[in-house]
Amino acid sequence: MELQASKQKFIDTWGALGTEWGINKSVAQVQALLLVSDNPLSTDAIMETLTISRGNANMSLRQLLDYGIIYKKVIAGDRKEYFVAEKDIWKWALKIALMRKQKEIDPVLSVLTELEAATKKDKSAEGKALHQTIHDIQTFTDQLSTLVERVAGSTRGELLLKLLKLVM
Amino acid sequence: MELQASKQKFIDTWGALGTEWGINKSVAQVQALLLVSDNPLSTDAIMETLTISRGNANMSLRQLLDYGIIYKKVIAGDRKEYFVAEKDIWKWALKIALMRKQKEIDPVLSVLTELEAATKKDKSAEGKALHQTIHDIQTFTDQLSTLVERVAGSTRGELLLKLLKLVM
DNA sequence: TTGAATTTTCAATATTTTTTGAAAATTCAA
DNA sequence: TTGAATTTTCAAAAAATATTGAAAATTCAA
Repeated sequence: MELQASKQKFIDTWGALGTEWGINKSVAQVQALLLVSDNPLSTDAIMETLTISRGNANMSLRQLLDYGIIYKKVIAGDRKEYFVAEKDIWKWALKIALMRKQKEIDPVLSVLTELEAATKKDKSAEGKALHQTIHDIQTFTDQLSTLVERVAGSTRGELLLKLLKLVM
Repeated sequence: MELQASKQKFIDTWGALGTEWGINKSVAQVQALLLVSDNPLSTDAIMETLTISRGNANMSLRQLLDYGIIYKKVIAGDRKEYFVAEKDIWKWALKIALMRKQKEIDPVLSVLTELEAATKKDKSAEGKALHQTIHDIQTFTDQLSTLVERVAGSTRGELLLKLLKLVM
């Protein structure tokens, strides 16, 4: 396979995966493109390669910058902004995990904790059963949240790797 | 808070979380409703409580049955089908993880493995860099896939719990 | 400063996904 | 068998999400 064809296939695959996990296709594709580019790319280059609009390219880049998984790169004597991807997969995967935990899991955890408390007092059979169910889900979610936090906080991914080996 | 209000809040929260992670809102809400119900529910009861159509209720229930996280329950002398949720969160969370791994991660892994091989031969600097990037992502994804497989395969969730304690 | 280059915003449009609901298929008690 | 009850299917409609592109805002070299 041609080098460019491999890159394209990677970009497409990555975009499709992102879509299935609630990540915008363009965002995933822009990250993929930067991952397989050895030099920094301008917004125009990204627009052209992925055939997406300026607005889309701009918003996707901002989001990836917010996630902290791509960086701006200044090129001397050029006014344009250039972008490079964080290539260390441990770094960026953990950043995404941490970000999604904070934005999506933690608010749910807060509701679960509230419901856990609110259902504690009801002594009817129905109330007890509901409390048990919510308690279990709250506990599980809390453990998952803690796991992500601790792993993401550790330098590099050695910890999870260690865990992986433990399971294997 | 009223018991019914707590249930409703749980259902809504669960539906919103599902949406963010690529799980259909109705599917997530049907699971949530069954989780907080102490008795089996018929399709009609689900339609009425969630105010969704018969088609939607039916398709959501089929999907949850496919996932193996809800069960059919026969009630003597009643022709209707009734449904109950698997309440053990470890059981159903691991089933979902395993199912999504198989449906979404494994196909990507197969493409990554193919690209890893296809980029091996190119000895240009660009080719080497691309191969390294794809190799890293392939390895990472493979490890993640293996982790899910092993944890899901273990009886209950003691393993991950053990891992969690290791990190804490 | 000025104004050309560049980036950002966001209303309008397009696309994708979800949901509906009624018809068709299936099931099963009588 | 029969036919009423129940489930399934799926084309059409609605809703949600993503994308465009041009105008507005910003930046910065001269």
